[in-house]
Amino acid sequence: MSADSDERGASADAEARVPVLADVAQLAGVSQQTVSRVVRGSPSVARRTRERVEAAIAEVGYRPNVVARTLVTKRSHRIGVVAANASLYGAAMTLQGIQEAARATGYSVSLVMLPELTTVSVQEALEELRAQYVDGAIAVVPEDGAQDAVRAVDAAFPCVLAPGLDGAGVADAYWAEVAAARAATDHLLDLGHRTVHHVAGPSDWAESRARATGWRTALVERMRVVPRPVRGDWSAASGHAATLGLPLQEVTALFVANDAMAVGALSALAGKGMHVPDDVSVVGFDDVPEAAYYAPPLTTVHQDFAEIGRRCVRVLLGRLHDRVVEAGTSTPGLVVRASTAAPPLLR
Amino acid sequence: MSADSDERGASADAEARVPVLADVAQLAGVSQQTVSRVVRGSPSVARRTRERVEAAIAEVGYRPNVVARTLVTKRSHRIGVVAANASLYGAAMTLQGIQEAARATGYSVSLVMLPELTTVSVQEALEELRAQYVDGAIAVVPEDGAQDAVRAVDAAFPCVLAPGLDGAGVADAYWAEVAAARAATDHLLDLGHRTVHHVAGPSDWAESRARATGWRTALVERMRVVPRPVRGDWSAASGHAATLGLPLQEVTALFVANDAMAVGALSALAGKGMHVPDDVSVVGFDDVPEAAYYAPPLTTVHQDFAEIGRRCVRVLLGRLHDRVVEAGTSTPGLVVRASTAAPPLLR
DNA sequence: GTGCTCATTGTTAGCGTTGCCAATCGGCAC
DNA sequence: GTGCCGATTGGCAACGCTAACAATGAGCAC
Repeated sequence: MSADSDERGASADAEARVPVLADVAQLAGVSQQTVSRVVRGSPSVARRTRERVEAAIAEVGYRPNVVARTLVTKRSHRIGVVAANASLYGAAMTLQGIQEAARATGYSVSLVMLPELTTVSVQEALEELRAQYVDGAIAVVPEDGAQDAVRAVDAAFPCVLAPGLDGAGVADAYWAEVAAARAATDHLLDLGHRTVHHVAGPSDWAESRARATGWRTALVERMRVVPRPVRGDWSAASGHAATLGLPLQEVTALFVANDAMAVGALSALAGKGMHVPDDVSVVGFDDVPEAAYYAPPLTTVHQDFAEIGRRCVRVLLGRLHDRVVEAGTSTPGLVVRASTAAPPLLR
Repeated sequence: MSADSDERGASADAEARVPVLADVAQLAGVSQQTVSRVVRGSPSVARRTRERVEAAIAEVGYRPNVVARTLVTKRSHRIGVVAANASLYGAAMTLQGIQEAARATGYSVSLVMLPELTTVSVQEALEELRAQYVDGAIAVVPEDGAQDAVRAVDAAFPCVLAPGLDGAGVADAYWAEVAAARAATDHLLDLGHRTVHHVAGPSDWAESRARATGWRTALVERMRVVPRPVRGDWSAASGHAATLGLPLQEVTALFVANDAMAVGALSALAGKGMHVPDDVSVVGFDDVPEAAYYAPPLTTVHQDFAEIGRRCVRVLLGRLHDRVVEAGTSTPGLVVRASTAAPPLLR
């Protein structure tokens, strides 16, 4: 029972060595191959033999050497993840979802976090992962150049892109986000705002574009003026700065592309003496856990990032095993809180 | 130059196979061993031979198989990381620091994220990592039971605990945090508050205890009343709830154990019609990037989590190579913003 | 009894690398 | 010429496992 007692066993030359297949085989009086079969759960082992082997395994405390196994089978049961900045709530949660799903399926995760996403850096990261003999990779790299890199490598080495949907699926996720942004904008319009201003994310992120597209579509559809959006880099600081670049005297509603920037926007507005939601309504995107506690509680679009991560894993493993996977889409939904209200004119 | 052109090379039986040492050796007309030496940068290879081999490597596009190498050398050049919830800003940034430092040193990172930290779950995670043949592990698990688990495994398998300091160093990090909490409390006291209330984190986190200890020490040292602290779980929601459990009519200063809970506290206070900092001063801990944009901008203690992560890597790699590493301590420092002011009585 | 099948088990070769030791060779002191 | 040295290079045997095939033996129809 206890750790490595090795008084028994035929040749007790043991020096607290890590037990290998051969040790178990010898103790159980069978061939290595039989032990290997037991370990892998092969059906063609007689029950009595299996039991004997299992006892021996337990006795010596044998654990298979995954490195040797990988060398032979060419399957590491590990997946790689390329991610950007973990300080982004979405990325961090997606990573968590990936982890969770991978672990649940018996896969482990190798991580490469990139300080900046460029075609080159992502490509390098993927090559690095590949050199690590991971079976496939997930790239949580919503930036355009990065996505090109992924697609370039994909042929030789299975990669799935972060929204987690193959082929047409990517589009689904994109459109789901567009729809959510549109719903957010519609919500503001429904409250009576004439139009809605927009603080967008970096222009080379698909998310930014989806959210901006949804916003624009909502406005156009109702034939409203489409103001020129300002742009941030997802950070609160950039949201603050971008908001100050808006013609604030005429802004009554603001759709911000993520919650962190929305915090910056709230702060900028407060700095200008404008009250939210009395003077200006603000809607964010992501629904970070703090969103309900901001001042005021932020109306925002909820996203299930962990589910996105899990979905990526399903798709990737499906690909690895030549299975077609029904990925399913998780639709982001608007959460209305206290940062939105009717415009001042209508009060 | 281009990818895998294989018209040349003696036996062109090539089927787009991944090139191995033997292929390079044959092409260069040397033994595998010599190629291996070149690959590993051994000095005992004649210059001309090395050049020939390097050319052959480039020609066939050879890349060493790390799995085979690991099998022989018993070194994977990979480290494991066990972390908790990535939605915690500190954990996410620490992870990023780890990643960065590891990658810079030629190590890759395997990640296990745990939904909950318990002695058992952490122990399992470490065993899992070990079974993956990582060379060592870093545990970003500030919870007590988890830390016991790490220490238990450590003897057999090098692990460093998240604050990233071996032995006495752990204490250093702890005391640095105590000192910072104390400085935060002193700051409030200096402003004229009679005493300071405290919203603490989970009781089994070392961080919680350090911050509470610093707070208590500051109060005791100046012979102030030490109010009963309330407790949250690091989340904004819990900070909100905990704050409401305080005798708010007598609170003028509040030290909250992290920024997320401070957001909750701010929200709770606002809900009670209390103004910050006019009626109550609030200090947080961590200095998340949004802290400067909260309403009001939050006075908090800045921590360099990425540096903590990097330090962990230095310590671990030092241990792996039997080097003693001067880890150095990064001292957290108070950042005064607009959430603190003199108490109302003194105005 | 013979020949067949099925279930189980064993044997033999690798997988792609590195560690260890031996071999080769030019140069140099004697 | 002989012997020895250091610098290079090569050969061979692992590392711990699995794939493929061979071997064994029991059970059964004839």
